[in-house]
Amino acid sequence: MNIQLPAHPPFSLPVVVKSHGWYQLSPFGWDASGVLTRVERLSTGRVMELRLRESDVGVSIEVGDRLNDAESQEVAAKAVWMLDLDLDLSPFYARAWDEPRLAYVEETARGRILRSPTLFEDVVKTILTTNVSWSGTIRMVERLVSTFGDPLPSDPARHAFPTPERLAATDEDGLRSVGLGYRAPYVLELARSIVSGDLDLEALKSADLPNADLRKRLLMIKGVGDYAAANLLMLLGYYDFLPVDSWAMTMVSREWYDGEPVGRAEVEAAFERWGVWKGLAFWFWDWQGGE
DNA sequence: GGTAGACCTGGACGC
DNA sequence: GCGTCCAGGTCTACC
Repeated sequence: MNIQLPAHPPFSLPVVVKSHGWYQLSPFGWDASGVLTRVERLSTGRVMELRLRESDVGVSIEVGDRLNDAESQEVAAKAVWMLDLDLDLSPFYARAWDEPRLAYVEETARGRILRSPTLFEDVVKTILTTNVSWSGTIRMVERLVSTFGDPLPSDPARHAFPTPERLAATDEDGLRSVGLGYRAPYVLELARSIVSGDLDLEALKSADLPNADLRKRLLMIKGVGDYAAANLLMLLGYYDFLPVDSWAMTMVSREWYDGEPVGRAEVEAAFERWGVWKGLAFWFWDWQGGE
């Protein structure tokens, strides 16, 4: 069956998908024909493959199985969240027109950032990006998903992202065995705090909190520091904190400091004038000789 | 509040 | 083949 969803224009599925590296992490998949795939576990426990394509008005979701109304609504809600289909970036675009490095963003539909259906998945994946090369992140996520995720019935080699319940039921050694290293206790504690009810992570997606308070809540999660919190705030749609990592410092160094080493302060200063759009300006900056 | 050292792991690099 | 360094940081102890 197919589910059709509108998107606030301008919209481009490939642009959202490639907004950062998340599409390379299991259980996402992306093929050259322009289809974003994902093995997804619904709240009913059913596991299915979603195939998302760009359509005339937004996105078309192909699901191999028949879904009841509640399941269809769940799939639609997850897709809207993942692709931020309702997002109106016209205030950001209006400011970007005056900046040569960002003038391209509206015509190319830049601005949306691909996110996972749950904040739990995005927090785990963000923790797994820290202090490791990107290839290491890909490997850790793949092993975590294939070991603890529910299998897709039609292709048991593929799996959904593991639930907090499944990860909470394992132990530190189990998580270390899939290569998480010292991050294992962080992921375990996160999963267990969600299952115990001590942390309602998904509520933060719609929490009416000042940005600074939301950041404090994220920083309370073990394994989430300044970089990870800023990255998660970006995914949640708050752009006034910069995810300053070694890559950011390298790019700012090349752009404004002639390759001389710079720190967090210089990265912050470079984008300070963008105010609440700081994060998006940084994220979509057309870096000189960039990646 | 600022800083040094430890932390899993695996690829890159020099020898 | 082996040792060292470091990668899209964070935590803890200490000052």
